[in-house]
Amino acid sequence: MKRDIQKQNEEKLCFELAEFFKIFSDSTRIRILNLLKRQELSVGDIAEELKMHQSAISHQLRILKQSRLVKVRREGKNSFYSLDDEHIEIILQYGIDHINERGK
Amino acid sequence: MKRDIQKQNEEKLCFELAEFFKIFSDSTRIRILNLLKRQELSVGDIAEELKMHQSAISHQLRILKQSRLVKVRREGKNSFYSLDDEHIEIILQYGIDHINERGK
DNA sequence: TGTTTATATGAATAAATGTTCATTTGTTTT
DNA sequence: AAAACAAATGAACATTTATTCATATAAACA
Repeated sequence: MKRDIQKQNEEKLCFELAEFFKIFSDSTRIRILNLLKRQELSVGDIAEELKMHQSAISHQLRILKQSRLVKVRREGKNSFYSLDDEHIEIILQYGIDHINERGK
Repeated sequence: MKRDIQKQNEEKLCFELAEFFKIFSDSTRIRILNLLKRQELSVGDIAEELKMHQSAISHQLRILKQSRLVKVRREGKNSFYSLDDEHIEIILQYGIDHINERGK
């Protein structure tokens, strides 16, 4: 029965892993994270930069916030978003390395 | 104009990154990779282990194969799949570490 | 207070993705 | 050659996810 519990935990971890990588599986979210690597930005800034509707950006920022990858700071009418996880850049860099190496 | 090219490349990379992480964003694929970490397995073995239809497994294996994460070896009527990318375990481990650390 | 501006949110819609079903292909066995 | 088995595949279907649209909330300012 110990084996079953072990197996269950492993299964659970697989689902969590998929959930985790899902966050990075959308190009809009990656592009947002990429912008925030450089500097804190407002929703409007991001929307303009990515040439997308404010609403679409807001929705994606919500997902990133819930995943604790970004944090918000309200200043007057603006919401300024910035990265909130020092691992993000490492993870993205890992992906970049893999893509580059694969290209060879 | 140099800046524009730079920006274009960056955009392209963001799409490629999303594509890359998308492979790991499905729990069936993660569970398959997790099984293959231990040993080479046939399609039927995997289907039985995951209690899923052979067809569903085949479809997912095709995606993993196209992404060069697994390789196939045909032996008689069976197709044996195994990992084909030494980075997979590292990437998955990175995700696991992140999940564990987040839990604190 | 009423108006404007920035952001957030719910619901509708659109698009992408995964699974199932039916069938085909490739291989072994009789 | 026919039957049996394993895997692959295309199409239909189901589910999930992202975007848009309409509207609400919240803050600033006239």
